[in-house]
Amino acid sequence: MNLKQLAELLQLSQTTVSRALNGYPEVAEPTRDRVLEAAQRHGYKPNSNARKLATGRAGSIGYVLPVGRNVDLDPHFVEFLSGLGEHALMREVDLSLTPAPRERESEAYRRIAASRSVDGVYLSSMRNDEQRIGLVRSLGIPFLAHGRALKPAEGYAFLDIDNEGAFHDATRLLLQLGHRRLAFINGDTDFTFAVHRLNGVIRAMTAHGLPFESLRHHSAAMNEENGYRLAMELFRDADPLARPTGVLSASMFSTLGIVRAFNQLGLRMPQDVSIITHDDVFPFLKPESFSVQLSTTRSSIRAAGARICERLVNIISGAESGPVAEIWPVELIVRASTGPAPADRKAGRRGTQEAAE
Amino acid sequence: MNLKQLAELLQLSQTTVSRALNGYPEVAEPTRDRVLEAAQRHGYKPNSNARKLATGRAGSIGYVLPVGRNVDLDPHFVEFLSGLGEHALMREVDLSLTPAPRERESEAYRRIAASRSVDGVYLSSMRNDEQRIGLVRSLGIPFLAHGRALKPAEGYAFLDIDNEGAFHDATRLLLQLGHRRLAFINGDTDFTFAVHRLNGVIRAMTAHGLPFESLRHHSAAMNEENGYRLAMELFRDADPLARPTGVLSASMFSTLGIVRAFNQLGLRMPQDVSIITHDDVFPFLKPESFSVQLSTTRSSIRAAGARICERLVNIISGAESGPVAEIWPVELIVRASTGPAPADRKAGRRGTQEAAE
DNA sequence: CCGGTTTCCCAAAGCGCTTTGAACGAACTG
DNA sequence: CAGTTCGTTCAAAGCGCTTTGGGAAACCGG
Repeated sequence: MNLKQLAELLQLSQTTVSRALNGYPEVAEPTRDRVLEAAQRHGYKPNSNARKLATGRAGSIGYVLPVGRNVDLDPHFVEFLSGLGEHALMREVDLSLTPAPRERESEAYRRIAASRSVDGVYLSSMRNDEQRIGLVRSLGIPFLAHGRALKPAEGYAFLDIDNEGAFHDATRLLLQLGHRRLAFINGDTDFTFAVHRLNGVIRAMTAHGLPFESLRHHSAAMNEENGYRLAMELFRDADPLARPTGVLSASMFSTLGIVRAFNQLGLRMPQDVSIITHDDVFPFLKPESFSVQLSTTRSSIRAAGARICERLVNIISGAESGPVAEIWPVELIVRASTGPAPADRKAGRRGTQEAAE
Repeated sequence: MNLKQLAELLQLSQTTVSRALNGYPEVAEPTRDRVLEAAQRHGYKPNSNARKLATGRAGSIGYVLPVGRNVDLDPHFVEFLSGLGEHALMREVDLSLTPAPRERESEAYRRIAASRSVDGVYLSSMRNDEQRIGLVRSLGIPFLAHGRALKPAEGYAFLDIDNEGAFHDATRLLLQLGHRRLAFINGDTDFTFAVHRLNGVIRAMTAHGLPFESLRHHSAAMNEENGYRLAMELFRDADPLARPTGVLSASMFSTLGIVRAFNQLGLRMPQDVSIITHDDVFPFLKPESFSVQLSTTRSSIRAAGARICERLVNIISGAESGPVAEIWPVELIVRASTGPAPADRKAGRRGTQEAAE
């Protein structure tokens, strides 16, 4: 059943039927009702390809999906996608994923642009040496970034969370609790979010008069394995008086490994070491589900996905214009994994200091 | 730059240019080279919507993405998608996700069919009361199922792993190690994979003369939380002589929670309890990453994704026809979490029995 | 040298939709 | 009542591609 047949059936022109269906005002109500009813009854659905060709609109938003041996589509992405999907449904837009390895990324965007298969794209996992913003802009594809490049001066629309503020606040809390030897098991600092987080940590330390050189900072992909490995490196053979007492972790997955290392080494939270983790709010892995409930900085990546879809649709339709920067605050939630820094019992000067407290 | 312009530029007809580009034989080699070169140089890419309209082919495969408050797009799906994406890239097809809540699922398939926006769909997470196979077949959409319905008689193409065999083998191993009190923390038995797994467990038990009523079976979504909760239920207040000594777990996520419960309750693996987990091969959560390395049944869900894409493309192109059933064997890999059943020291009759061994 | 193939290319007809521009009563206005 | 406006409908022209059905040259064997 196509438009022509439906029009014939109704003894109307294709024009009128099309307009009735698409809600144009210049069609009489009784006519519209007749058309709608007939379309419903015969299960007429416009051919999306024909519509796309005629309108030039694609009715879908695109994403270049990183694939390849070393790129793991991680759980963060799923959660994000899930939020995006929820909103996409409401707006009746589809998601089109174009898989591409990193080295052929720009080719993928060019293909998307040239073939006009989507109305807009979202960019995520912003890197320090981000090329895509310039690229998609020059290709004329409407876009919205999740996260932001290092230089915010460029003027493009984005949604980001306040990574810098979150880790500043978390660090400040550890410092207020008396921790002086801090470690930060960060994500890959090729990505800007990790850089922002590091900046937050450093800002808090500086404000407390702590040299940032004293921070034990490690940057690696956020997973169980790396969390375990790095925690072992930091704590296994360390002098109890020199090892960190406060740990910041960039992800629940890293923390999974960190906690495993702590268990193995017999380190207790929060007596021996405090930890604050960033929580992206995974429904399948919650901070309350750890043997010692985790203190976290929390921001739902799923909510971000929904919001991004909403804004991207607006950008495409022209309802949003201009380089709107949206930065979400992050909550710091204190649970059981943070506590006062342990007293350095064997230390002389420090010991007296603490006795005075 | 469109076909018309390119043709004009080359002083050729659109027909010839189109044919040259699409590799039809009836165009002279020198002409083809000229066309190819010009297309390359001017960055010509055919408009995908126009092509789709003209050919009736969509160049993409579809998936109805479950969304909604209670549906968590889980990590299994991401891994699967990742594999699918890898292969999709090679074949230059896109993935089109249509988000839909469960109650509007069939509507989504109808929309897909009517709008002709994809060439084929894959179905996953097969349920016991699976409706989709009949639906998509009646809609005339080529499809491939990941997993299978309960009654295999229906005759449709699918790819599945040997869930029944995997859990049979795992159970048999536990029985051979002397375990008699078994627990199975299964996935949601609304899904057929969980039913198949249960069948495997029961078959092994029956073969060993064990009544399947003695199995402590629990069915729930596979995540950390449920794993923890169910393990606590099973072990917290249980008489050490009555509690299970062998546990089967349907997913690494469940096991994450189970292990947490064990730690909390002071149960050691494998001295107090043995566990075998199904491993879908997540790059971010490995059985080797547990404090006690996990024995697993292993099958890469990512590889399945790639294979499904490959087959679906073949089905669409007509290279594969007929209801091909492909069932992958599953490896049983023994690591440190399995060992002989603990001796029931305090038991009288049993004690003598075991002394005789 | 001529009828019949081959080889290479073209004009034009769609694919199913949207949208422009015009037509035609009916309803207003002065 | 002529002139204008409004409301409703339609025919036809695209959107950019593929594909059908030729047709003109070049090639072939007899």
